[in-house]
Amino acid sequence: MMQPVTAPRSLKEKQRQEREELILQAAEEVLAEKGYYDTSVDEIAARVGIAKGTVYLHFPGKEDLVVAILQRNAQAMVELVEATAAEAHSNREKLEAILQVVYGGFFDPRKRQLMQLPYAVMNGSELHRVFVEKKGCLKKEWSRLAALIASIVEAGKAEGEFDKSMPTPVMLSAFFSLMSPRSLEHFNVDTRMPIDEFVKHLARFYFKGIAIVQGE
Amino acid sequence: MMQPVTAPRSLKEKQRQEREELILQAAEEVLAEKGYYDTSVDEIAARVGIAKGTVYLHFPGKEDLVVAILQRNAQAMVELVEATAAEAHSNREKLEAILQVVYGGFFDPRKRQLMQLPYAVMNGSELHRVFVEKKGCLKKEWSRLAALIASIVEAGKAEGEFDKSMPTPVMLSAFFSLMSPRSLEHFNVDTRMPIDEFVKHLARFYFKGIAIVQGE
Amino acid sequence: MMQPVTAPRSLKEKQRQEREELILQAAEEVLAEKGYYDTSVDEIAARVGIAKGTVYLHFPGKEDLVVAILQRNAQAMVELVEATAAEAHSNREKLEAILQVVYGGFFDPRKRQLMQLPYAVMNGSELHRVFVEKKGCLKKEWSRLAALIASIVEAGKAEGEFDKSMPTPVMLSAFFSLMSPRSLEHFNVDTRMPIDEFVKHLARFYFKGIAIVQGE
Amino acid sequence: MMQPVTAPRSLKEKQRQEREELILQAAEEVLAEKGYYDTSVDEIAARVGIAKGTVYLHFPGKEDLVVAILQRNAQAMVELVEATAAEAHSNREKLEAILQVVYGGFFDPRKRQLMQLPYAVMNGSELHRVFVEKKGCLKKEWSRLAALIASIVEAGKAEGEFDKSMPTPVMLSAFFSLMSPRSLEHFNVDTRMPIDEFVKHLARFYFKGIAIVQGE
DNA sequence: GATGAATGAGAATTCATTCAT
DNA sequence: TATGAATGAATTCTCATTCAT
Repeated sequence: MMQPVTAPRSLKEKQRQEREELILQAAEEVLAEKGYYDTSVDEIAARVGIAKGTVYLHFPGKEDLVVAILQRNAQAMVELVEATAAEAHSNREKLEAILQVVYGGFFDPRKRQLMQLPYAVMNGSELHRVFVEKKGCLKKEWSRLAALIASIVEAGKAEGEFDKSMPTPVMLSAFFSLMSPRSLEHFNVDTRMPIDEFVKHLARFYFKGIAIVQGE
Repeated sequence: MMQPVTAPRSLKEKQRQEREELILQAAEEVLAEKGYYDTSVDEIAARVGIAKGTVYLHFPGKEDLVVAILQRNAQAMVELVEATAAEAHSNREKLEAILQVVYGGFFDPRKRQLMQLPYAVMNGSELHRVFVEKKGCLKKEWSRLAALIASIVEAGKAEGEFDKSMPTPVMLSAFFSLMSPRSLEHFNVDTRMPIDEFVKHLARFYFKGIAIVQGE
Repeated sequence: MMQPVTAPRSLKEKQRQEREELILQAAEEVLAEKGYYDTSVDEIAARVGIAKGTVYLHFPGKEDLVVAILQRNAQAMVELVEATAAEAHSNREKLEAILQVVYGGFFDPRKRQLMQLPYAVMNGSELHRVFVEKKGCLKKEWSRLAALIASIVEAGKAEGEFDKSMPTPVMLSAFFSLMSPRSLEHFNVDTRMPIDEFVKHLARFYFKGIAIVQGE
Repeated sequence: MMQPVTAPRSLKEKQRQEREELILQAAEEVLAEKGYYDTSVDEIAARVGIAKGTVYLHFPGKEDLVVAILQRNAQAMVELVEATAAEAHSNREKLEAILQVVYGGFFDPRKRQLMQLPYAVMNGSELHRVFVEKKGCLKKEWSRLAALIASIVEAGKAEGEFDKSMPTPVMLSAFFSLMSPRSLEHFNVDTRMPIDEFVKHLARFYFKGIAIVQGE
């Protein structure tokens, strides 16, 4: 008796979510290609093959649509990082694995948006203003990420692996800085070093940097 | 005898440059407050107290005006960094001084735009697209900066100060990453560690990272 | 069965075309009153009673809107002339009928724009520059018109009706010159001769001019 | 006593007129190249090598500057036509000579503007509106021209040379129509008949057209 | 007088959002 | 529910004209 009522509902609901998914994907695509300010709601709708108005049935506005993408991607990224950390054993291995997964994501076309977009928004100024400052976007995800890194770092310190004299925020900040591969784009042009190798070096650099120094 | 001829000219020219300076400053201000896409030529003019059309007497368009600001700031930043490096003695001191001046600039209201804008454009995606990719902006300045850092790093390697087994691009990339203090904004909120101290830690971290390891 | 699918479509399409027609008419009206350069898209929209943006849903820009009017009018004019020629019997009658229909059109308020605009664009210098030279407008229509007149003239020559010693381009050029009644506006002011009568005279003049002269 | 006062004055006045002449020439040049609406006061001044403001010391506005050119050219054209007519003997010769001088002027680079501009303004719609309708420009000159032609035509009639049964306004209108060589531009492209020859044909055509017909 | 910097009204065009169908 | 035509505020840029120097 209830099923004939709920079934169509959940069918509709399912279709609705599929549609929403398509919109999110198309929006992500255009966003990646043209950037936020050159992305028009018109084009997103056209790519999905629906009418512009339909987009507004799913999202109150252009900003909210992007917020949804942002949040989704950021969440997925954080979860990926958390899972990565969970699989590794030592604290050092955790951090190195995180670096690997983050850098790998940047250069894997299928994950590019997933990893790139949250960083672009957090580090750029145009989008930061609109989405982080104005709408408080990504705050939660970024905190979660920071908490994860912090916990690893502190565990490393507690276990005598990392340098206790270096404040955790510094280690955190350094790690976050290294996690964003914009600079790599500039400098790796000529070397063409494989990402893996680059990250190996970076990890070694980082751990030497935070390692305990004998006699200090 | 010549002065009556040159004087009026240089007077006009001086006034022209003063006006241009005012426009640049106002534009920089609005830019900092609202971002590129929410900055209108109208508002810039209003802030200087001149008519819209006057802005176009100095710059062919909105983009060009921003390019001018960008180039000026980037150049000033690079020169500041170069001067800073020139004053320091050892390679390590050079790099540490650079970090200090860059971070200092970020949190000194008078220098904020000077240091922040070039980074925002280089690291953000929205402005990068328009100004770096489309207009080739900042390429020269960024190369100069990279060349400076690279030369210091390589000198350090040659002098047996830095780890030869770590590729220069990696050191470079790491240094550039650390130079951009976006992440600090996120993590230093609670600690409120003085910038100086933070940079000290960061520098120590960096040098430990790139230092030669006994027996390696 | 198909109608529920096609009907809404053709309904929308019909409304769309009606709207477009209204825009074209309003634009034609303003154009006639104020000329191209004093016609603003704003005013066209206001006259139709729609928003400015709506005009751009139908035409990519002001120029294109005018091109559409131009082409439509020119085409209609050429077709009217062709139909007129087709109905007449002798070559002389064809040409006289053309003169009649063209002059008649100029002074019939309902056809005024239809006939006047193409001439204004072809003969004036300001619009010629923009629409004929730059956009290649009206070329086709004008050629068709010229071809028609040329064929009549040559038929007349072949049938021993018109003077073979007078080059067709001269006859053509003379006919086109006479077809444009700008000059009539200046000289008929005082006489107030009826158009019909005027054209009768003009036709007689033209045919005497191109007639075969005995003994020549 | 008066001369020291008047001499400098007339010197100044002379310089002033020379300058004005330069402005008029430059304006004419730009006008011919770009058309009225694409001609800016800026460019005229630049071509003369003076400041924009100086143009306004000579002419109250852009329109008035063009009016001056128009009037000057029209006057010169009418005078040229009058002189041409005065030199010829028969009425027929007068009219043929006029056609020759007008067509010749159109294709003589040095006289092109002189002859072309007044026609462009009288026959085009954009400039007609502004200069003839709004400012009453060229009315006097055009009347003078019409009067001249009319007097020749009527003399021809009186002398039994031209067809009395054809109203003078018709002959006038036909003559004016033939005087404007726009159409020639379209149709003489392929033939490349020399202007002289073309005009010969045209004149023959015209005179046959207005000639007295035996028995009529 | 001559200058040319400054003005500001005005034009074309875009696009997020709404809403009648 | 989906549509997409309509909206209109906002933006960039132009240029004839003015006026302080």
